Amino acid sequence: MTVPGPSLSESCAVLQQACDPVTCNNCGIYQLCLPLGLNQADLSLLESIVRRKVVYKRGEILFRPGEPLDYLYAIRSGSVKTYVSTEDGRVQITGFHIAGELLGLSALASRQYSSEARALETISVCKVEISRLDEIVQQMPSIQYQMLRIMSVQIRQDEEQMLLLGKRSAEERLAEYLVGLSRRFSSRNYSGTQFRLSMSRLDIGNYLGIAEETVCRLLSRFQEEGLITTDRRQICLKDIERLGALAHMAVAA
Amino acid sequence: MTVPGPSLSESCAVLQQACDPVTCNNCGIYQLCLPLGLNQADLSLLESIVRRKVVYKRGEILFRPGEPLDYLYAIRSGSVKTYVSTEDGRVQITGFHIAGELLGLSALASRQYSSEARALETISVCKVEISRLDEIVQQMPSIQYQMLRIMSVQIRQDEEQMLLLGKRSAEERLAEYLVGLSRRFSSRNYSGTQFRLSMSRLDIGNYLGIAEETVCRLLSRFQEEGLITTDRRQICLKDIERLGALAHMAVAA
DNA sequence: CAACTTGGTTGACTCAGATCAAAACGCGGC
DNA sequence: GCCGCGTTTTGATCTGAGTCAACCAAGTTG
Repeated sequence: MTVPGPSLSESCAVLQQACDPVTCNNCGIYQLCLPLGLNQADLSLLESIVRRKVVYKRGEILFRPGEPLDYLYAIRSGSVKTYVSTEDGRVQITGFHIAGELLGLSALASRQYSSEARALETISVCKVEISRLDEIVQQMPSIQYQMLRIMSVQIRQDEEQMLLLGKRSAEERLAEYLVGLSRRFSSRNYSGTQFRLSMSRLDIGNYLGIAEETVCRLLSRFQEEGLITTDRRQICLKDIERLGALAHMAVAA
Repeated sequence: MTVPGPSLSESCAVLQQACDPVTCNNCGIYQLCLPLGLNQADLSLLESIVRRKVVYKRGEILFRPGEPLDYLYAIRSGSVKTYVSTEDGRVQITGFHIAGELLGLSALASRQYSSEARALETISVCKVEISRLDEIVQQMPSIQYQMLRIMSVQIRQDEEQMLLLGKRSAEERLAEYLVGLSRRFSSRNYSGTQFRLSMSRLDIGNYLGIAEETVCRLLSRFQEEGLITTDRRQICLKDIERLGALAHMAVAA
């Protein structure tokens, strides 16, 4: 369980450029490398094994619960939502995933998804056959450790999301959501203060456990208070400091 | 990523007896084996490496966020709650864990806990040093796969909990909670219809994202309607069928 | 056994946010 | 340009569950 191979930060330095979904027009395999913490040698090996790009149109479904798990998805461009649903049709969005992020690991071991994933806009992904991943793991055992790491991060995020859904006011939820988005964008070399939401108010509300209308009202109020400016889905954060304070950021440590 | 070693069900058959926290008075190492899917050969190997039993009294803390991760915890008897908290002191319980369950995997890869764990009553656990786990993994690579599997289950549970916290009424939450508990108990050979809650109304409310008083009111109502009977923490489910219907059980698949 | 403590129960009141309703906006298609 | 449709915004009203407060039951302690 000691970290094998190159550290994540080392790999990041090497791959940052290649992984940027804007500059990287090659195969989405690079998208897979950053989260998996691979170096360039591993990269070319990986590349020789898998190479499969797919495009989904807005609204199309990548996978659904009950289906056998055949692929891992690395998002090259666009964004995706994942959600679980009750029998009687209510839906809870469990996450939004943007370019450069990895989808499907959560259900890797059980060979079945518990959630459904749907494209929010036209997206491009790299599908990696799980069966081929066997080969990869055999040649690069360190990958398995990295997958543990990713899943552990996922669990941490889910727990924070539980805290949010169980204990926070609507205002705190939305503030936290915006600041969180900002962080994710800036960690991927996009602007952290100005970005376009790929999800509707309805989706945001669903994700945060509040009503569509409440999202609108709060966005309007944030704008009145000079915290943000909005134009439909274009968002500009004017005072991240104060927004973070509103959100009572976050779990200790 | 193919399942190595014995299947989980095979291991279960072998270990079921040994893992029962009532009949098993030996080392809690058995507790570790069931979830990890080990056979008896692995078991004795494991046993030769780790052997560390610890007792915590009610209210004592097993680990807290920010602390370096040194141990994995297999619960031998009693029960434990884990929770995350905001800076300003609000708390969200993320899970209750009963005898036979495993604690600490979620933060394995990042070497740090995000949550805090506290004993609900006097408990007995088997602490496994992570550093020793290295040895184990080297000799039993299949363990790493099993850990993936466990974490994947954890993620699935967390997602269902998110659905519960985001989209369900207080009534549904409590009904689902009771039915879920019933399942867990009966899967460990306890009575699924009659059991003792180790957690207070306050904890239950916190876990479900509702107030203590609401838990009381609902339990009273369930009793009036003949769904359950309660005497303080002793619970008896009279009509699991109808209770399940109330909960709108559960995620498809 | 009287004084405390802790956990559980019940009632009355309040409010954040859901729901209902309707208007305004933006955008692709023709 | 104009139409139709999905999304966003705003307003008015309603309600589930939170909050506050009082009380009870069962241990515990001195």
